[in-house]
Amino acid sequence: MEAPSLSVRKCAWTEEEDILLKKCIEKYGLNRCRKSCRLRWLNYLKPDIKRGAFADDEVDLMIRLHNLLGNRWSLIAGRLPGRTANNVKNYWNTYLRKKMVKPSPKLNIEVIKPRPLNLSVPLDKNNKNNNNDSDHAAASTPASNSLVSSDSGNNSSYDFSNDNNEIMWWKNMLMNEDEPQGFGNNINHSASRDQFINEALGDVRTQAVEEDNYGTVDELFIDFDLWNMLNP
DNA sequence: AATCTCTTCAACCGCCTCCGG
DNA sequence: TCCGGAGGCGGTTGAAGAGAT
Repeated sequence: MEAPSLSVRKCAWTEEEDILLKKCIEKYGLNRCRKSCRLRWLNYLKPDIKRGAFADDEVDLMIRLHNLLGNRWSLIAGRLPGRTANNVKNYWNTYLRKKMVKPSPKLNIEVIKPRPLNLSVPLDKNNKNNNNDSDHAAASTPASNSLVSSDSGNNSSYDFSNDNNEIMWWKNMLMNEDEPQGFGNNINHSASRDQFINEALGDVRTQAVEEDNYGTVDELFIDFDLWNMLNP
């Protein structure tokens, strides 16, 4: 998710806001549906949107991310500051798609598939009996300091009140080799995990908590795979 | 100058997930 | 548990402009 540049309310609309919206539409005669308004704002009007040609490093990163993620434009755009998913998608379809050749089989890249936002079981036991569906399990951000199970009637949670617990959580997440299809198994093991984990934990513990940059484990693994690419 | 073809990119569409009632 | 509204996403379309003939 992109970090909003303005302070934006995300909760339900209040009566005052409804009135304000009505007034705006009455005053300016805006005849657009909510989706259209949203799209226009997100793709065009938002003040932090970067316009103009993509720089070489942006293109390079886009290609790497696309190798990694496939057509997950919003995730790719999230790594390209100021660029929108539509932007990235259009650029890819017009400039890059035709240029791209099949990736070298040596790379052995696997696309990270979408995952649900919440873990389905508590982490200390997730790795053996989890993941019934085809998607990867994922975690809520540790910034929340707890992981709540989405199992009905079983709201167990993982205790992050202690820093070491949080570190162990991430280590379990990243290092478990037995986990059937999520976490550690969809990533390239060519690099030193320990090194990555130590660095990533630093990032997670500072950025996730303070800036909420790692909204999902997905994003952490993207960084891990990028890190692998850059540290062969 | 007129017409055709190609390229670009904003906007639309349909689908999925989440959430609250 | 079900349902409807809202948010978000990727795929696709089509208008407008640029370039070629």
